[in-house]
Amino acid sequence: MRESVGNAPPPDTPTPGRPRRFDTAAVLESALELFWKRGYHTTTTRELERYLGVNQSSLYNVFGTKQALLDAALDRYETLTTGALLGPLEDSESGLQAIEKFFSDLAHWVTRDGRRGCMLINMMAEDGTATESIKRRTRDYRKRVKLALKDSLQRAVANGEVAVDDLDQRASLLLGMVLGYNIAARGGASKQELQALLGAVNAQLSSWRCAQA
Amino acid sequence: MRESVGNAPPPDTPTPGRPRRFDTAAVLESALELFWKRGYHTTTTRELERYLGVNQSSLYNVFGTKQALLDAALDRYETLTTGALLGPLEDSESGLQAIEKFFSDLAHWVTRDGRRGCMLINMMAEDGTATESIKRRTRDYRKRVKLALKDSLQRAVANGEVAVDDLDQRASLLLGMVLGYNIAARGGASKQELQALLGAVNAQLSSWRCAQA
DNA sequence: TAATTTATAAAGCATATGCTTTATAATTGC
DNA sequence: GCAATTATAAAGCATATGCTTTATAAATTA
Repeated sequence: MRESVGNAPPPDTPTPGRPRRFDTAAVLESALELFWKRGYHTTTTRELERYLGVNQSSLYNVFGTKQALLDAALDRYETLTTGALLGPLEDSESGLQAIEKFFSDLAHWVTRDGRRGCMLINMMAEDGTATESIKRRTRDYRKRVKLALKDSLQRAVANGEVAVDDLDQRASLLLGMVLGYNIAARGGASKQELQALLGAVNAQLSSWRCAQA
Repeated sequence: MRESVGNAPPPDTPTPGRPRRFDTAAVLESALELFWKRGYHTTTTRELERYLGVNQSSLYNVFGTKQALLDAALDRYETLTTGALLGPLEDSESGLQAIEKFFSDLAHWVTRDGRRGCMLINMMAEDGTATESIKRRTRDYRKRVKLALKDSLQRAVANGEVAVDDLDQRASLLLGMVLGYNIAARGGASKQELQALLGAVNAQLSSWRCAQA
C-alpha cells in the first residue's frame, strides 16, 4: 500500500477495481497542514477524517497507520522546506546575504497562517515519546541547517565579506537562533518578540561584516 | 480544596476526620517530575496514580483537576527555577560572569536525569492547545529571562566589562539561545551538539568583553 | 460510645482513541 | 453480462481517558 502513495493522477494503464475518489497528494498536503498546526498526538484520526474529507478506512488503506501518515507528511514537509528555505540557502552563491535571506524567509515560513513554527522543530519538542524515525529526522535537520549556515559563512569568508576563523561556533550560534525563533513562534510570542529575535540575528550578522565589504 | 495545597505537615490544631496519608508537597514534587519528563498531555491520570502512589480520587480531592495539578506543579517549578537559575542571575552583582554562570547552570538544569529541557519552555511547544494560563506563564517567563539578561548586561557595562549600546538586541540574542538550547536538549541532541551551542554562547560573551577587563 | 468529618480504594461512567470489519459500490478484463 | 478487483461508508472493537461515585476506614468532638 505504501508504495502507491503519491500516485494521485491515475496511471496510463488503468488499474482494475473501483477507482480512488480522492487525490492522494492533495490529501497528504492537508494531513501535513493539520499535523503542522496541531501537532501529532493532538491530531486524532477522526479529525483527519473530517478535515481531509476521507473515510478512516480509506486513509488506512492508503497510508497504513497514523504514524505512517505522519512519516509521509514529513517527507512532503522536507520537500517543501527544502524548496522554500534550505534549498535557496544551500544553493546560493552569496554568503551573508544568503543567511539574511534565510532568516527572513524563516520568519515568514514560521508565522504564516496563524503561527505554526517549523514542523520538524515542533517535533523535537512535542513530547518525550518520539519515534526513532522522528529522532533521526530531527537530528539530521539540525545537522543540515547548521552545515548550510556554516557553508554560507565559508562563502562569506571567501568573498571577503567577513573575516573570522571560528566558523563552526558562529554556525552553532545561528542554529541556536533558528531553534529559538521557532519555539518562540510556536509558543505564541508576539510580533514584537519575534521581531526582536530577528533583529538580534541581523545585528549579529552585520557585526561580522567587514568594513570594506 | 485548592487552598489546602501544600499543607504537607499537619497543622498544630489537628483537623477532624481521617488524616491524609500522603505528603502533599512530596506528591506535588513527583507530579512535577512526571509532567516535566513526559509533558502534560502524554501524562495520564493513571500514570500519576501509579507514579505518585496516590489514588486518583485522593488526587482529585486535593488538587481538583489534572490542569489544576499542572498549575500547582508549575508554581512549584517557578520556585525551583528561580532558586536554581533565575534568582542567582537576577541577584548577582556581577555582569558577564553572572551570565556565564547562568548558561552553565542552565546546561545542568536542562540535561539532568536524562535530558528533560526547561519545563516552561517545553510548555511553549507541547502543542497548539495551550491554556490561557499556560500562555501567560510562558510569555512572562520569556520576558523575565530577557530582562534578567539585559540587566546583567547593564551591570557589565556599568562595571566596564563591556562597552556596547544595543543592550536590548544582545539580550534578545541570548534569550534566543536559551530557547534554542532547551529545544535541542528536549529533542535529544547529543552532548556534542549541546556543547557546541553552549560554546557558541560563551564565545559570544567573550567577544563582548573589553580587552582591558 | 455516638455522631461527625475527612480520606481512601475500587469500581464505574461517558466519551474518545487508533484501527478493523462488514457490506456494498464502482471499475476492470473477459 | 460475469467474475475479479479495489474503494468506500458505516458500524464495530478493544482499550484508554479524565473524572465521579460508592462503600468503608480512620480520625475528630462530645
